[in-house]
Amino acid sequence: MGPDTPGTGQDSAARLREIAAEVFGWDTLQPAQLTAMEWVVEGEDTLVVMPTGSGKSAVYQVPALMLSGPVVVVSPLLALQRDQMAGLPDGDRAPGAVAVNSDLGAAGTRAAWEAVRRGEARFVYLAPEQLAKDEVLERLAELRPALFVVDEAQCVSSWGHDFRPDYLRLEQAVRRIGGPPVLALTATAAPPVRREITERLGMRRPKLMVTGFDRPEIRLEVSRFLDENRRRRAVIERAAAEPKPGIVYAATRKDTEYFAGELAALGLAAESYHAGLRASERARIHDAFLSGAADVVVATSAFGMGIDKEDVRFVLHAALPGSLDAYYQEIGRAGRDGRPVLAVLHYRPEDTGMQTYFAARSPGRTALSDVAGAVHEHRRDPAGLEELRRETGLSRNRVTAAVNLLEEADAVATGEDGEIRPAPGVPPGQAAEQAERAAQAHRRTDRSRVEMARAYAETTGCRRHFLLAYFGQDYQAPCGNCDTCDACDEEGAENGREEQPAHPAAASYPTGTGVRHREWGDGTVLSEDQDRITVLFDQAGYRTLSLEAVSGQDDLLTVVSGPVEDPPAG
DNA sequence: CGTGCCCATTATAAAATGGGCACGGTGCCTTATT
Repeated sequence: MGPDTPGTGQDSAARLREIAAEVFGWDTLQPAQLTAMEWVVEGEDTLVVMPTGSGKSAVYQVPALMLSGPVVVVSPLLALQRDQMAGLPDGDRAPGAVAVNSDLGAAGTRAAWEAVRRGEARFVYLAPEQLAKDEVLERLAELRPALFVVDEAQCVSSWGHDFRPDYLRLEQAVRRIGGPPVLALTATAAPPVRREITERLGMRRPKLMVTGFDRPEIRLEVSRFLDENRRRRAVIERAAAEPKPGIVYAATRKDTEYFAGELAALGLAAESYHAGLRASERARIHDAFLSGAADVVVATSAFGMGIDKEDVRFVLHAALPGSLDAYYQEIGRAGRDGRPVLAVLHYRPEDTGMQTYFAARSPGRTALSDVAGAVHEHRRDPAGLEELRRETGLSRNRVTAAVNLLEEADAVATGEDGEIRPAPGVPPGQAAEQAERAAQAHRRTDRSRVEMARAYAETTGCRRHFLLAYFGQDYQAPCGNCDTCDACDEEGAENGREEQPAHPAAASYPTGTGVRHREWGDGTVLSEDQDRITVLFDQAGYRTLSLEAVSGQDDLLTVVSGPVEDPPAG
């Protein structure tokens, strides 16, 4: 063992504590943090799922000082990269950092890489799009990074399939820069999302650190409406009545302006926030919210990442979100100070329409055929993404998304230099067809996520139980802090408490069981309720099945494997 | 998938119905024009 080799567990824990205290000024490390840090120091691929504010960034920052070589940090937003850099400590031993992105001119980019080369900058913050560029990968390969960090790793799953397809190409990037250990960080990820993150990033025998999801201080409510105007009035009244500050999430930009206008008319300091605003305006509203100058920000999903504010008192939704993953992330921005806060979902059954529309945007058959055709044309002289873009006339994102689907369908593969080769023996027509099937499976999964959000809105059981089950956590209902538990209490007082017994078939399908459905194929049991189970099917997405129906027919749902660790244990 | 807006139709005049159609969210980066 050389002097740089990490020693035994004891030694590295002590060393991590010392660095945390002396360089960063953190006198205590949580056991979960410390364990994850030790895995990182030992070179293990690691997925950390920990709430915001619990010191996720420390998990790479502290070990970085025990590693030899720069640390690549993939971060989705330039604003987030700036915040991260600003949050690093000063001082002699403090690690430097650069963010390489389109803000930097040619000279700035040169200077940044030079700082990394000289070891002055230990952290290199990059958006995934940067890692799609050959020159960036070549530079990094020369610098021999010691660690590859993916911050906000849920983006791999939520944005990778269409909006920012370069998220699905990070595995290639890791390979091309020499295959450093991978550390993925996220605050919110249900078990299927965790699996997708570790698989898509090509993580090898990943270690998993998940701390509890429950946020008992958040009161959960759902109000169901048939009439749009009544819903609007209810949202406005609630936002006006509750203690400030708060966030209202709306489905469209126009709605954010409508609600902000109505609240302003009531005398509140209300702002509307969405991606259509100029950058300076977005920054102004962001700052106004953090400083307390704004009572309420009415926003689309654009508002959220990077908002670190302790005293948010409520998060209202003026419409159904696209998934419970998004919902939990959004309501999780309330009550970081641990004091009681409120999350109300104002729901109309029609809301699923727009979310379903949003869910259906992957490349179509024509684009897949064009790209598969172009790849095939180049079979003797394989092309990169840029060349395929020029030849097909499709946008960069479209081409990348199409290649991702073709790759997922095993119809093409990416080589060491980023060149894209057709799989032997797969003609372009068949390649496009296979890719299209993969796209349809994603669409079905996305739509079934909307259905899960709807199921949350419609459930008559404890809402916290429902949410935590979705995130793979057992929770004993009632929670006593949601609207359905209140209703239950009132009934209980009248009728005398009666716990409904679980259906006898429930014991056959514990969480994590691998199952096969006659119609929907293979899937995994995600959660059980009294009389039904929720299954995520590989092809058909989320489905809720009645245990009564399942136990009535022998071959409807068969168990194919016992409960599995998730992600597959290494 | 649902909503909202425009415009034509209806039928003996103003207002109401309905068909057609566009629109709806998240962010990098690049490169040509003011």
